[in-house]
Amino acid sequence: MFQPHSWTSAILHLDGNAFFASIMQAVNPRLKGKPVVIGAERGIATAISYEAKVYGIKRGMPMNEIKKLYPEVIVLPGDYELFSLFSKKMFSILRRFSPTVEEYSIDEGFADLCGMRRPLHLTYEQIAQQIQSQVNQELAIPISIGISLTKSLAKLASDFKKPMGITIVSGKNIEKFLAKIPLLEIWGIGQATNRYLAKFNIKDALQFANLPETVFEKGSEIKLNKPHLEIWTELRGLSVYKVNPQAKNQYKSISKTRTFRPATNNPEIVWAELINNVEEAFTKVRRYGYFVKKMVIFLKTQQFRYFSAEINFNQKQQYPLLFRNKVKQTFVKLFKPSFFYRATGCVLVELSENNQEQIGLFNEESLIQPQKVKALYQALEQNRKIDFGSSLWLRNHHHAKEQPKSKSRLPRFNIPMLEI
DNA sequence: TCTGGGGTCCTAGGACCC
DNA sequence: TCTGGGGTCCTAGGACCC
Repeated sequence: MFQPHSWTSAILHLDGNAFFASIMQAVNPRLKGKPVVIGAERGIATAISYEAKVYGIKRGMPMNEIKKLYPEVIVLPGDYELFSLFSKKMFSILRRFSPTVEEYSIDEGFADLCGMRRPLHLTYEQIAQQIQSQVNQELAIPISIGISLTKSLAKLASDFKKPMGITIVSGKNIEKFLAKIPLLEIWGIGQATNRYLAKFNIKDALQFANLPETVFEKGSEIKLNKPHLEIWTELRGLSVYKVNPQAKNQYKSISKTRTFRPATNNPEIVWAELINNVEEAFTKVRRYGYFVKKMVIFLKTQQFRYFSAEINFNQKQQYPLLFRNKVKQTFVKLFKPSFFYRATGCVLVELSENNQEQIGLFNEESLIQPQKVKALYQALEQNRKIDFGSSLWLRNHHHAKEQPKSKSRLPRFNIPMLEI
């Protein structure tokens, strides 16, 4: 018996069931009751309606496979502005019941319900019922809700019954509840930990929560880390993760990667792919008004091996044309013709917002006039027909040659869709 | 599973220093 | 050099999430 027996804290987790697919069905009556899969524009399934889940279609499944195996399934591209609108509305309904709401992602969130029963004149169960029915009436989408003492427990609870489930786990029911939960379902426990703990015969959430605290000490036979300790504490009904109502508007990193087929050892293709990713990552950088101090570029081989290198800038950067040669040199060192590559990418880190534009005198940057480059990029962003050399090359050769019939290829330098 | 894309956080171990 | 015992900082890579 490790858990509190009263509501020392009360956290609600809300989950939009098959969110994107449900929204498409809500706005298009002809899709109701039909198997719908969203993600046509990405080539993989990002949301699967309950009718389509019956077929065994899982998140991340390639679209062409889905179309081949289940021709009756309706495959649609995502309408992210619409999804975003539904998300906003969903969270505004949640805020009718608590001022402390965390928008964890576009389709799920937490609310701190502590102290809300009295002012609302409602039990926790009634609060959940009202949220669910209001979302259902106003948005015509299903949601499931979990309420418990901690975020981790609430998330497990909302997952317990879907779609349109309500699961309340009070302190005295925690053990009974955890006994039904496989280890892998716990938020923060993935394949690696699941496999590792299976060796010690720990297979469900209750067994994990019942481990003695000594397993988190140094010399313990079972080696667990800090996040595991936090999860363990949360499962025992002691809140570690607080509901964070602050809107997240800052990035710590911005990345861009793209897989191409077939894999190739042609340096020109790989380079064109890489520099195109860099350009697109920096487009996002400029959109958010960031400056970049450091960049990691990587090449991914056919065998899923990564080769990466770091590029540190003397000045904070916003425009790739200013350091293109540096990237090229790093790429040349990284590229080995003996490997076939399937993807390239870049990760931009050490982002800042303050602008201290200083132009060095003796570096690559000074050879090109920064003001002109800036103007060029601004023109580019207004007129998407202008393009740079390598990206042009990519369009004219790579795709034309290797994907001759790809009809719905999106034009480069479109404004990217809202990301989730 | 013939395996996408964009993020965050943590840690082991190397580099360097006293 | 048949090398002690710390401390701090940094990076690569793993693990996990949606």
